[in-house]
Parts: sequence; C-alpha cells; structure tokens
Amino acid sequence: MTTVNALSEIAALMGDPARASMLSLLMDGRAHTASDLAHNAGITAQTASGHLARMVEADLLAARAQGRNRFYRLASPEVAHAIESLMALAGTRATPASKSAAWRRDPDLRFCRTCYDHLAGQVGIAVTDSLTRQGHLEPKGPRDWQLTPSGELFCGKLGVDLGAARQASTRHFARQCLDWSERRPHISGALGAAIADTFFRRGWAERLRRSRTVRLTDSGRRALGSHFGATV
Amino acid sequence: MTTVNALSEIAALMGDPARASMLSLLMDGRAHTASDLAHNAGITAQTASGHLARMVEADLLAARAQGRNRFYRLASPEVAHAIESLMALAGTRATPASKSAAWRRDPDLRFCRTCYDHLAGQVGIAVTDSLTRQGHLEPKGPRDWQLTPSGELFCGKLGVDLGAARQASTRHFARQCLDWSERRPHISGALGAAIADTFFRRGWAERLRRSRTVRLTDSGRRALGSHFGATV
DNA sequence: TCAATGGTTCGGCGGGCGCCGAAGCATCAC
DNA sequence: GTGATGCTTCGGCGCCCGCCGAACCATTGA
Repeated sequence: MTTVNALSEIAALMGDPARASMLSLLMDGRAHTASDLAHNAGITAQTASGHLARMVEADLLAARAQGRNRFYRLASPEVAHAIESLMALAGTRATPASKSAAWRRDPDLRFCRTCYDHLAGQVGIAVTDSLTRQGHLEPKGPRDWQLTPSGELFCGKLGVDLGAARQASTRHFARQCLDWSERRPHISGALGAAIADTFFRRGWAERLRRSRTVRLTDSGRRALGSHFGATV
Repeated sequence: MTTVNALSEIAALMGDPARASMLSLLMDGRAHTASDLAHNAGITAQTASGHLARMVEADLLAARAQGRNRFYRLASPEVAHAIESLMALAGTRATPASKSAAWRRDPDLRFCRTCYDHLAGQVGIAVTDSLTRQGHLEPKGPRDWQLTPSGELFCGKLGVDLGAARQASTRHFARQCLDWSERRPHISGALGAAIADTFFRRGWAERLRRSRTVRLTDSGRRALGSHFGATV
C-alpha cells in the first residue's frame, strides 16, 4: 500500500522529461546551478525552480546556496544507483556517478575552469593549497581566509592588484568556495578574482569561448611550478 | 538526449499508481493474471489491459497466454532490481524477487492451490512427478501427456473418474500446465481435473473459501506417501 | 451450437500537472 | 543608494493521460 504509493511517487518524479534531463545532467556527480539545469532541460527558470523544489523535498536532490546561485546535486549515491538501474533497463548503459562518462569526457573542465570570476578545478585548488601551505593565507572565521604579511608580499611580487581588490568593500575579500569537482574549498571573493585576473593578464591562462573551461598555457604551467611550487 | 527520454519513459511507466501497484504485486517473482492485477490495483479490467500492454511493449513485463487467461510477470531480474532500488529510495525496503515477503507470507498458496480445476503448487508437482516416475504418464507431443496402461490401472485403483474425463471430448485430456511457483509443468486438462476432484472427494484436500489456496489434510498427506511415494 | 468467462479495443470524459508571464526577494557590483 | 542577476512564488492556460462504459474477440465447457 504505502510502499506502492512511495514507489509511484518517486518514479513519477523521475518520469517527467524535464526532471529526467536534470537528473541525467547531475549524474556526473557534480553540482549545477538552477539556471544551468533549466537551460539544459530546455525550460524556463521558474518551471525548473518548481521541479527542483519537488526533487529536494523528495530527497532526490540536495541544494546548497552559494552567493546568489543555488547549486543542486544528487542527494546520495543511492539516487544515482536508482537512476542508473533505470537507464540500464532502457538499454542505455549509464556509468556510476563517481566515474561518469561526462566527467571523463570533459577532463579539461575538471582541470581548470572559472567559478564566476575566479579559478576552480585542479588549478584553483593547487593555487589555494600553495598559498596556505606557504603561510600566505590563513583561516579567518568559518568561511573566510585572510592574507598574511608574507601573502601581501607574495601577491605584490606576482602583480595581483590588491588595491582594487580591497576597494570592493561590500565584497568578501578572501572567501572559501567549495570546489564541486575536487570536493574541497578554493579561494574566491575579491582576492580570488584578482588572482584569476593576474593569470589571464600575464598569459598564464586563457578562457575558452562559450565555456567555463580555462586552458592553462605553457607559461602558466611554468608559473605554477616556480611561483606556487605546484605541478598539475 | 535519447538516453534522457529513455529514462523518463521508463520512470513514467513506473510512476503511475495503478502500474506501480501491479509491478509491486509482481515483485513476488510469480506470474499473475490480468484480472488479478486489475483487481489488486483497484481498476477495471480494460484499464489494466492498457497498462499491461504498455509495460509489455516497454519490456518491463512478459506475457504468456494460458487458456483464456493471460499471465504477466516481470520481464527480467533487472526490472525487479530497478524497482527495488526505487523502493529503497522511498525508504521502504523491498526484498529481492527470489525471496519475496509476499511469497513467504503465503507459503500455503505455494504449497498447494487450485489452478482452474486442477492442483498446482508443490502438491500438484509431486503428483505429476510421481505419475511420470512410476511410468503412469508419458509425453505425447510438446504440451501433452498420455496415460499408460499402468496409469489406467493406477487411476482406477485411486477412484479417478476416467470415464467422465474422457467424455469431455473437446477438452485436452492430459495437458501440461506451467506451474508459476515451481517453474515446472504440472498436470491439467480433464485428467488433472479428475485427479483434483478425487483429492477433494476422498477428503485428501480442502478448498479454502475465497482463495485458491488448498489445504492438504492429514489423510491427504498419508495418501501422497502411500499412493504417490511423495513426502511434501 | 450456445452460453459463460477472461481479455482487449474503442471512444469520450475529466482532472492533474507541466508550462510560462509577471511579480517579488536576495545577493552582488558599482 | 541604484541597477543587474539568479532564484522563487503566484496565477492561469492547455494538454496529456488515466479512467470507465460499451462493444468485440478468444477460449472453454456443455
């Protein structure tokens, strides 16, 4: 009885083309913004919002607010498993979320991308780790960092425009931003943006048009080694 | 794209309460008639027929005609697996088809029941096996048996009304009928009905009212041992 | 042959829900 | 502060699909 209703309710949630499209995109194991999911499903933001709310309510998805975006991801590996077994029935083999084909198909995106205006992916993490490891960055509160004196010097040498970064008084200066592909925080906020700007200005990295993917240039790779002590 | 559509189509099929109810019933791993499924889902036969046709079309179910009934079962273990993982998401743990709770909940039905007018379940199989093992019954064509001379004698001793059975000229005399709980054929047709009738007449078995379940009496158990050399 | 039973097909009704436009709220940048 | 952006809520439209009554077909048993 109640188990039958539960089955039909969960299945019905997955049974709508728009929601299935979102779930399918989320099978890459990463989190996506509401607008990203809406665009991908070919529906308007308000329609998507309703779908997402229902799936969160049913514990299919988990939501996390970050700035003015909301990131949605599959609530658990069990959800991915259920979707996978349904896809298997349809004759279309789906790979587990942890080893998603989409994930592997776009290793570049995982390697380096923009997250708003700062760097994310392996490169973003490498920069962040380097700064903390060398004592340039230290925790300040639960979701922020602050630049140490040595950090000030380091940024000055790199050419990071700290002055401009500090001017944006209403913006967080050195914020932690959870990296969805690496599952660890990278640096965002005004400082994160200034660092990314430095990478682009000095020709260490290039944005790929119509994509969040960022390509690390040869000089960028060398800079990562010499300035940050990191090999990626 | 196509994989997304496939996902939503399969999920949508399972997402209807009536269909989910049917699938849930079929999770016992056995086959059920169309009317059985319709009744269980609380819908009319014609509505159920449409649902069943769609699920067969999508390879969720397999159908098998038997007499004027149509038996439906899950098309594959994969289907059961997918349903199970959906139920798990709903927080309602479902057991695998092979060890279904429903199955265990009604061991009596599995032990002995009527299939139309003849015996099915473990008892039906025991009787059938005994007859073939003792050379009373031998294959005749792909779906029939015939009674050997020793079989004629044996039935006469038991009190099986062979004359009446042979009178029904339009009916198959000794037909194979696939037993859905034992997965092997038991004897049906006029002879099967006559044998069942003997069981009831001699007080070896009793029908339970409003159920296909048949109870084997103590004398029936003894008769199985003495006449059929079977212990159940 | 005829009646009974199980199953399916057809046609039309009705309700649920997926959709978007408009408006409202929060965050961010300046 | 003001404007821009991302997301949500609300209201109403439209369509899909699940439902049943009626009729039809197939098998069975007399």
